[in-house]
Amino acid sequence: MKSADNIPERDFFITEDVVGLSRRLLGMKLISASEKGRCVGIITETEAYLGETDRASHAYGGRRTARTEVMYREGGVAYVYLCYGIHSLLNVVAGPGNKPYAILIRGLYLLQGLDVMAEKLQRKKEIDVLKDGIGPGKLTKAMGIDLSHNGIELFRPGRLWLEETGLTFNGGMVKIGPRVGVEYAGEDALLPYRFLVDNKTAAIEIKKAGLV
DNA sequence: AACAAGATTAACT
DNA sequence: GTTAATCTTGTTA
Repeated sequence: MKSADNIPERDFFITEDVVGLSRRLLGMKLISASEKGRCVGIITETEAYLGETDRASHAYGGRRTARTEVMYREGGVAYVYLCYGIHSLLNVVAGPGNKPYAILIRGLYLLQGLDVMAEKLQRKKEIDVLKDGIGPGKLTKAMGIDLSHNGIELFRPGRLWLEETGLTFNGGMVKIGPRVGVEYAGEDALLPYRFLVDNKTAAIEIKKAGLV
């Protein structure tokens, strides 16, 4: 169908409203392209990380190292890092630059490239679109995203990018709560920066929107 | 130079 | 419910 028309402007990511942007990422397409083929997922779970003032952020207190450097760029690039030595976690960098805002992608509804994903996940049978896109480490594996994707610009086609779908989840479908796995962050661990749409609900809406 | 911890997951008991 | 897998990073426990 369309090509560049559906890709958000860079301005979309250059905002101070990281929490709002996290909410708006729900329903957008995440697309990865490789020699194996193209993989597409609809974003169904995100978490906002508010940079220097957020105890849960890697850039808390203004920490600026080789790893966190990409977070200080203008919004719209990918921040991928290795967690527990095993999992590559994908974030969308946000903000006007010099502010290390990031949004962790925690869940997708897997839409296209299921055969490629099955291979990446080392499964013998078909993958489960309702489950295999859930979890920040699992979805990157399915989509073939690793540390080499760090810094990629997500507002134009390449190896990894985002596209608008026109799909929006209404308020009742989006669960909001505290972030996962950040108990060490004290009071910041309680902040309602996590946005989640149940994949079963997402599947219904995605069909309604004619994206299947 | 060495080490403890981590925005996790799958496979156990 | 518990634990192993696995390795980069930031700190020096």
